[in-house]
Amino acid sequence: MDLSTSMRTDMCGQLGTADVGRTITVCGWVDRRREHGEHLAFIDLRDHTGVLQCVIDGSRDLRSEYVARMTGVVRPRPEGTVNEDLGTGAVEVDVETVEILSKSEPPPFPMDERTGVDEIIRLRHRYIDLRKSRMQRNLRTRALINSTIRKAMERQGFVEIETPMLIASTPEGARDFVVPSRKEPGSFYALPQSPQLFKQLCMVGGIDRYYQIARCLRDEDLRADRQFEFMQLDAEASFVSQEDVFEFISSAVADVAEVVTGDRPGVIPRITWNDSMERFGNDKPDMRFGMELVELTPIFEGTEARVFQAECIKGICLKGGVESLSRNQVDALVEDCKRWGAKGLAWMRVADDDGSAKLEAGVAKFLTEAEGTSVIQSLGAAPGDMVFLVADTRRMVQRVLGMLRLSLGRPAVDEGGFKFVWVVDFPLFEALGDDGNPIPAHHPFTMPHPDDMDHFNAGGEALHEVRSQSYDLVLNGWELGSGSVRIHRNDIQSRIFELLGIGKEEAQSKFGFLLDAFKYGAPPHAGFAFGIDRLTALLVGEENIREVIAFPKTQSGADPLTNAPGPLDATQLEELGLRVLPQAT
RNA sequence: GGUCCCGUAGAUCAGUUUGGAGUGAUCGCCACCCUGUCAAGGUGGAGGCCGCGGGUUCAAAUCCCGUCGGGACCGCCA
Repeated sequence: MDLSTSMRTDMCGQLGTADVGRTITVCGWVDRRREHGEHLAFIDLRDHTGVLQCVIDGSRDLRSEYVARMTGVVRPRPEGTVNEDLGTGAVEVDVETVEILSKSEPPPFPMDERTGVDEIIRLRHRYIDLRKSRMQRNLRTRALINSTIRKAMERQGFVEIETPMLIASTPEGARDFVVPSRKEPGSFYALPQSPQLFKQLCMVGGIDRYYQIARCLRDEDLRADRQFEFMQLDAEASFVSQEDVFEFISSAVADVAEVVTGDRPGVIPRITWNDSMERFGNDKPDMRFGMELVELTPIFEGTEARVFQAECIKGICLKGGVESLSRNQVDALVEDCKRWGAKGLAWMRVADDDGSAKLEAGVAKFLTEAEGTSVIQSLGAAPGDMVFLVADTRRMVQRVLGMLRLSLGRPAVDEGGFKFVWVVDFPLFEALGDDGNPIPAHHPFTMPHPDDMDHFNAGGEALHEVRSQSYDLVLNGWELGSGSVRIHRNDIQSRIFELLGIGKEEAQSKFGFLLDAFKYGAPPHAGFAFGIDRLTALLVGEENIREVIAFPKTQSGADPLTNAPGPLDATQLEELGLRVLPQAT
């Protein structure tokens, strides 16, 4: 692309032997200078395209990060001085004029890409950090992903609609960020956790296929994969089934993966929520590696061993674990499992017993020979392996072994390729809440599975059996996003509210505008949303979404660059009708 | 709300386990030298509230308590 301007003819990183003889002007930052006395200096000038060696005859006060404009003739480097490691390493510029556009203090951290720098220092001076190739690559890849998503959605007939940032607070879900109203003191707007309700209104409004690359805000604790504010591809379509949604989203995601990695993923496999819980111990399976949870409950039916008298027993096998795990590490794993809620972690080594595998150490002495043999066979264990068993409630076994599997086997973020998977058939209700009412696993507008309507109508215990038409997209163990077929029928919606213990009045006050809209001809509709920060981070091999966000916040929710959040002055508070309580000590 | 890890020069780290003389190294920075370097090289120099506060001790970067900041995770994130 031609990026020339009135100030420059070329970009530093784009010059090569084809340009030899041309008089060019480049602008950029001084990456490094190498001075050889009064009559020779090498200045590496950097812009976002790369670095160019500029040769100056005479001394100039050009220091690190000075902004300079240099004009000169491109020439081949003298024989034996070509730098193979540099894109522009075959040429250099014989500088005729140098203009210092801006001076710089020495940067607060090395611009050198080899040394890691404490993140708080990078964030405090993010404007400098952004000059480095890592952030340039990450942000430019992110931009490419956004534009690829837009093309994919528009190709499929989706219309970009912008929904408001200042909305009414809806009490469901995450904690809202709120904004005080000046014109109505004592009242507040909420910032959207997602455009969920608006996109459904768009369906009632005949938009047919809506999408938006939307900013969403949730006031919950931050993590490596969570910020207060994040971007989602948000989409919704009318007269569609779950299958149609899979088509739309898979197509967009495949385009993105292809444009970033060069490889187009095949058809994205599916796993039911139940299988995922049983085999991987969570609802966001990392499919890059095996070490699946193996059902061992039948082996221990009627066992004498007290530790294995439990509702559920599962195990995992760590290949070569005898070699790779020290006794201290094993003890630490046991402690981890207890912290995760298990009563304990049973482990055993698989030894070679005259050519056949045999369990020893750990809890092996509590097992009968038949039990031991069955465990080995079920887990496919071989001598040298380490096996881990957890006995507890089914839920706890899944949870603990699922986490143990990840801590033992999870590959680094940039290893193991990109394994997308659809998780389908989530339960409609997660569990019973403290008030005895079921808790929705998704949101209360999720359509029950058509095959489970009998259970749904029956109520009571049968409700646990009801699946929903909701689905998640998972990549390498990260939840990228989720979606569902929505309820568009008043009778089903009323029934849901009734089951959730939400009365007519409450429903009206919380979601009245949506329920009202549904009275006026709501098409069947379904949708999805996936997180762009997460997708980008994984595709560029970053284990932290802060690395793909220009100006992120720290884990405590602060911005070290602008010092947000900060107090308001008295006048502002007055105008908003707010008073701040003294901090409790 | 909880668990764990980290905090020493502008940067990256050692030193902390087992308290003991003056906290070192590398990079960067400043000055000078140097005409083919590219992580240039050479000589010299500056630069430290060992995060902060308290305690133990004859003596604390080191041990203890608290606190602040950063990170990973659990809870939370319909």
